[in-house]
Formats: sequence, structure tokens, C-alpha cells
Amino acid sequence: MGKRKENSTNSWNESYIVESCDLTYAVCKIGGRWKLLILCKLENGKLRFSELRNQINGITERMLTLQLRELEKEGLVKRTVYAEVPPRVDYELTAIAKELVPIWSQLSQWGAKHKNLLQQRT
Amino acid sequence: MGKRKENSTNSWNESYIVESCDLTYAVCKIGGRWKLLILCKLENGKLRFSELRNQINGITERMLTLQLRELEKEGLVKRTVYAEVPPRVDYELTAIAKELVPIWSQLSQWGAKHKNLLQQRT
DNA sequence: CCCATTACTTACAAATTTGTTAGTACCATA
DNA sequence: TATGGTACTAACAAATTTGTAAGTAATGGG
Repeated sequence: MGKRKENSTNSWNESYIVESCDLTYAVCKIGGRWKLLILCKLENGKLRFSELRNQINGITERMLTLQLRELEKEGLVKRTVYAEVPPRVDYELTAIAKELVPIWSQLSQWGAKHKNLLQQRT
Repeated sequence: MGKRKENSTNSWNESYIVESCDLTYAVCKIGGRWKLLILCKLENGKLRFSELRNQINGITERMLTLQLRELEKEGLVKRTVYAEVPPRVDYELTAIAKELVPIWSQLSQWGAKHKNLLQQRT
């Protein structure tokens, strides 16, 4: 009983997103608990799975895998598997993901500014 | 039995956020299912509660209230109550929220571009 | 007095997202 | 033959987020 939810925080109804603004679409791509953190770490080049795991405080292997899979599917991250044992896999930003870098640096500055403002009020 | 989760998608542990990057902090402020949609609608000036409700497809009054409250608390939206009956309340962007506008327009362009790329692959 | 209007609340239920724990495969090395 | 390192998966449980449905207050007009 009760209708199905038609959308959730980060994986809405594709049709809805596509109809609505590109901004919402964009934020979906990088939203969620871990995605931005992962993308940030890759900003300076390739990293292996284990390097990512160690650099991102608190992430579990499961979450890292899930998020990397989504990022890959959405074309933000490129995954390379080397035919070695023990396995070696690395991840890097795709061209379009790199285009986000200047944007998120602005956003980051905004964040810092906003944080200061809020602290002053307290 | 199982530790408490120390963070959730949009309302993590303040200390963790503050320690970690400003980018993550910023994305938290505008993350979640509805916040950006609300902020976008306010881009061109004040709107009443009911106007927001009508312009945002699918939002419920409960969610609109909750999100507006958070945005207000975080200094992104200013709420003005008029002493009238029936009640009249309007919402507008604060100065710091307006600084986001150029950023989200870039993000929006990125979103459009990314959407095209993905479609070409299919 | 009764109703309409607006901007909310409240209590509850469901869905989604995340976390926990325990595996798996592969081969090289001891 | 047993062990170790790497990059995962799978099953389950818990937390968080969102939705639903039903109120509430205040007052002007009929």
C-alpha cells in the first residue's frame, strides 16, 4: 500500500532527472557519501584500489567497490586491470571528470567561506 | 551489536566534515533530494511557501518545510513572516547562497555535456 | 457560528543507503 | 602443502531519508 517512491536521493528515476535541470543531474553524479571523496583522491593521478581504501578515512571495501563501479558506469572513472597475481587494478579520472576539477575547486572555496561565516555567527 | 554509523549522506558528524575537505562540506550543504531544486527556484527572487510547493514537482509540504528549515539554519535562505491571516511567508537566497549561482551554472553546463556524452555511448 | 485559506506539525510507515562480517580466486613463495 | 596478498562479493542488518495521512492555528467573510 502506498505508492512507490519515485525517486531517491542519488538514483532517481532517470526520466525525471533528464526532464528536470542539468544541475540536479550533475549533482546526482557526484552526490552520495563517498563519490566526491573518491574523485578528489584521483585528482592527481592513478591510484590502486588499496591506495584509495587507505586514503579515504572510514570507507569500507564494499562501499569503495560499489562507488567505483557506479563512477565507472557513468564514465567518470577508468578502471584498468593488470593480469597479475596478486591482482592489481587502478583507477583514474576520465576526461570529463577532469573537467569537474575547476568547478569543485570553486565549490571548495565557497565551502570554506561559508564555514567561516557560520562560525562567526556562533 | 554493531557500532553506530558515524555519518550519513547529508548530515555527517560535524567534526569529520570540518576535518575533511571543504568540498565535501560544501556538497553537504546543497546535497539531498530537494535542496538544489529549492535554491534554483529562488534564484530569481523571493517566493512564498505555496509558490515553491507548486513549482517543485513532487515535493510534499513536509519535505519542503524540512528542507527550508535546514537551508535557513545554514544561512542559505532567509525566511520572512508577515503578520497576516491567512499566513504569508516568503523565502529568498542570502548573499552567500547567491555566490553559488555562478558555480552551479557551470555545474549545470557540465551536467548537460556529460549527459550528451553518455547518450552517445548508447 | 462555520468555513476557507495558508503554512505549517505530528505520528507513522516505507524505501533507500550504508555498514558488518565472512567469504572467494588467483598464484607465488616458504 | 599451507600461507599470504589483492581486489573484490554476498548475505544480512541497521541507520537514515523520504513519503503518507491527518491534523493545527489564526482570522476574515458569509
